[in-house]
Amino acid sequence: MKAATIRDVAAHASVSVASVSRVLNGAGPVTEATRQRILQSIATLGYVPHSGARSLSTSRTDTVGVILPDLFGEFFSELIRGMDLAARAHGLHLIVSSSHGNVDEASSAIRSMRGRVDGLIVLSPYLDDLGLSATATQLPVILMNGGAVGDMASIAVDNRGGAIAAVQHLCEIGRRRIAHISGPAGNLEAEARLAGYAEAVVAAGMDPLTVDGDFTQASGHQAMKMLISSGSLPDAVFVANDAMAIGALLALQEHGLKCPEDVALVGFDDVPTACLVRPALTTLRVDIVGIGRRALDRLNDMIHSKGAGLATGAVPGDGLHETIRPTLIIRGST
Amino acid sequence: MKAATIRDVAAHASVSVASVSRVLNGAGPVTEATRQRILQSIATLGYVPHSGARSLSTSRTDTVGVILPDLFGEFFSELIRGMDLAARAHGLHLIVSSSHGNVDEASSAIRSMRGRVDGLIVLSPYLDDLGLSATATQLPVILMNGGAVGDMASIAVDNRGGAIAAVQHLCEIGRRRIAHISGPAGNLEAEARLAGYAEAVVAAGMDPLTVDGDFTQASGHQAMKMLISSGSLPDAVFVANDAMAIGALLALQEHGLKCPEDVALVGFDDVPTACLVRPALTTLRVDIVGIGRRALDRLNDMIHSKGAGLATGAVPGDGLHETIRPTLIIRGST
DNA sequence: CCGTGGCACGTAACCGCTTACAGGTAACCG
DNA sequence: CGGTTACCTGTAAGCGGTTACGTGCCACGG
Repeated sequence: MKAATIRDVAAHASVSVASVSRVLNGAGPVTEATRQRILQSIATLGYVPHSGARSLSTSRTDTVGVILPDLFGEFFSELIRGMDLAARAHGLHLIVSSSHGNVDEASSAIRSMRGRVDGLIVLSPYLDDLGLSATATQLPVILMNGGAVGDMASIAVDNRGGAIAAVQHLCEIGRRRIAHISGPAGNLEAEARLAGYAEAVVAAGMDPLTVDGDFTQASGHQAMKMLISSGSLPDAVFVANDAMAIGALLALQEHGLKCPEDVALVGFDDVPTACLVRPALTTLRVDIVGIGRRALDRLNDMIHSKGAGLATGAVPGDGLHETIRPTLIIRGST
Repeated sequence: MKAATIRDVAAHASVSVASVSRVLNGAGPVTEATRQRILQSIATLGYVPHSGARSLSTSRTDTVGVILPDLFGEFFSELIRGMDLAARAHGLHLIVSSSHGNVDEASSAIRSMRGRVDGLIVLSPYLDDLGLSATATQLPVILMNGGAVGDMASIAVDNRGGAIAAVQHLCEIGRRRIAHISGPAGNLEAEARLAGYAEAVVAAGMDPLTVDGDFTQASGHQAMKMLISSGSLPDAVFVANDAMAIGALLALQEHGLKCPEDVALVGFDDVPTACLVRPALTTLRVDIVGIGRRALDRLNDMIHSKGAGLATGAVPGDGLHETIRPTLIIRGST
């Protein structure tokens, strides 16, 4: 038995589809009597409106898409949680699309969103080309890849500032050889953190020392092992995110080294587990859930303001690019 | 400028919409020449097919919905990651809907999926009524709420068996007063774990002692504090999930108690952080990502087998209800 | 030379819903 | 009592695709 359509309901209640639609949407005048009759028919037929069809005629989907590179780690899951919270509050659905290894994949993912969503939040580290194909879909977009391209709305963390704060903190507690475990090359956030680190270290009259990582816990573990076996162990490491910092911490412990006595550690993000490891991780807190929520709130505004804030017409500088300032949380690891 | 439609493309290439559709879907005969001309027009117009409209006529959305009670904690995020992986492999999109506090909310969430998705994965702890409204949408559904209702496909963890294994392990290491911190009442998984605990404890000739929790870390923390201040501290606690176990562990440490010396702890799920806390958490591993992936794979099968495996027609017992057996991972906390 | 078949392509009818507009009825006013 | 006026309700044209079916053209065989 196929699902009932609005026509079935109309026939069953001996009215026109228009009337059914009217009671469904609470718009337009309907006699209480026919209204009841229609509701009755809806109930007995178990009718549920077909949102796809509705979207087609109203050209609203009440859905927003989130394009992210990966779903791995607490950062993204917290972010999505924030978005979900806000989405629910706005009566929006959330469709997530992740694991895009390259520009083409991400770009095609964005294209496949056409007609499926009313707006997009893009966290892919591949920006310019991506931004292009994003605007090509004529949709409101919020960029969250750490960059702030021209006239496209964005939300980013002050990565450079955070990194500087981290290094300064390590200086203040007397560390003199501060290394860095970086995020993946090409990732704007990672690069900004690296730049901030280098800047601050040089400003403090020290030499930078960087080991590459890729934001995963395993890579942090690996990187720290390299630092240990390199012979010249630093007395502090600023790690580009918490996941890697935790990996690094475990590596230290496996080698019988004490944190913070032998090596102090600072992470970035303040994911939930950061305060669960021992020693608890000093880190730069960014309100991940809050950012996710904020992104969705802004996107919602853009959607309902009929294109204002959209790539095509917005006034640049007018709060288009939003920057979140992380705060240093000092815990046991320093 | 509104986005181009298939008709715009057809006009631009001086062909009919049918031909455009044909090259778009690679189906039907088209001369290489016109084919090229159409592709050309598509490119210059920047045309992107409108998936919503396509869905309406093909009645396939290539999207599956996931209904979950909440997005909180690592369990759900890992689960979603697994689903996302599988979805990507099948060329499906994922739409997540969470935070349903009660039957009505969840039920309306399910209804609003009509015409938006090809199938549903439901993790809501409210089952029967929900199952009902789920089938009312005529969609393939996989239930993952710990129960196995009649003729509806489901995937569940062997919670009872896991709990028994946990208690037996604690007995084997010589613990004689084993308490339990339980999950929320009404949650089938929580109840099964509680039942298994009670059964095993009684079988071992001990008295059950249960403190209520709600699966959040905070509630585990709270519950352990209650146990500590109750005066009669147990020498082991089986905690209904890892999040609460971690909370309990922190509570112990705050009170200067040693784990496992004073109190041994066993969790459930083996979330990623379980092996990051110190002492690392003994727990029952369930392959969360794997389960998510499996659920999506099965749903995909149901979708493409044109209704077989669907609530209406499937042969019960025929692998409809799948049970995942957790394995005990022994770590530092016991 | 005409009938036939195959092939490329166009026409138009859907898919399920919204909504502008028209139509019909009853109440109301002069 | 005819003519507004007002209010319900129905009709039908979309929304942007897909696709069954029909048409025109050409090569081929009898």
